[in-house]
Amino acid sequence: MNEIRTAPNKYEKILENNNIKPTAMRLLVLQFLLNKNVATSLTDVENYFAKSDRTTLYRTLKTFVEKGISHKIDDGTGITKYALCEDNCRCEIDTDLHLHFHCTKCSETVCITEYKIPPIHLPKDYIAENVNLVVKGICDKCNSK
Amino acid sequence: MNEIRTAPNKYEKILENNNIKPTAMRLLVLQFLLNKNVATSLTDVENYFAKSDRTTLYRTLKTFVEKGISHKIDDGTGITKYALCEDNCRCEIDTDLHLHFHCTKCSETVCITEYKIPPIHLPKDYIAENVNLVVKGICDKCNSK
DNA sequence: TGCCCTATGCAACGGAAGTGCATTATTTGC
DNA sequence: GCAAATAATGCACTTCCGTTGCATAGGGCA
Repeated sequence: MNEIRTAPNKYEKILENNNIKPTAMRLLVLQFLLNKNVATSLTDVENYFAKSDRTTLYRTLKTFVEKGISHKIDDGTGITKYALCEDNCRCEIDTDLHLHFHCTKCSETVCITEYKIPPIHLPKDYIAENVNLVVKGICDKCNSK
Repeated sequence: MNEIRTAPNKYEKILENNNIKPTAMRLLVLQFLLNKNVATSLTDVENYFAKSDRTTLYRTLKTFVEKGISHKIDDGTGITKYALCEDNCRCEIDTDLHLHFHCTKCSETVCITEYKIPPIHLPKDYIAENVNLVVKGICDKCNSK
């Protein structure tokens, strides 16, 4: 497509593989999310990139979710968080959905990807399309302090 | 306490048993919640009691939660819902917490009290205090239409 | 009756998500 | 290389919901 350009770096590749045009802002946000290992709110991103506009960041995160490299997290705080998906995640029920842990002490939300959500039993005629499991409590870091 | 008064009806008893002064508004809201078998938002209550004030209803629901006859539900829609607890519910993890089902078709949220939340495995040093499990999909009513 | 405490009603605030639109940057076709 | 088209960005503004402050009304109790 653009052989003339410099070879895309790691971050550009991630975006391009998911049909996201790698603009400067998107690359920075992607990098920021990759470096953070906790779920990140729009406000978090906004504070980090003080110079940039909230709407742009909002739409950047939205694009990431729509294109499937990130997922939205509702951790019950009322503030939407975002976290990058694991490789090969298709955000599908029974295979990809993991639980989220919100620490009431440090207020951080993390993805617990090691443990998938156990199979949910539903009454007759109910069809599950999506599952959100949030555990609140004390995280390992705060617990060991 | 007040032998002179008319014997308290079913609704008054519920409130008095939980140290809630049975005012007219509270009795009406309680009755409304009892009749609805789906989780109810403040706006729902507000629309039903068109004459009453939003704040009063808000605080009524808040009181119900604080006194333990109702629980707050975060079903991921961003709108807080309320539902009356089952009898003897102490809202405790591993015994009382049930899952909530949000139907994407009729937009209603129901408590699935028949199925408790399965035991959650957490990595080392994590302490669970609260669990919120929301399943989204198609409910039985919408599915059979 | 008068006091006190609680419940209620009105108004306003605040945070966060989301939208409309003009501007700037980047492709694409010629 | 230039102009048109398309996409991304930035600013302003709106909306929605939860929440709080404060003044008023009501009900129990001395």
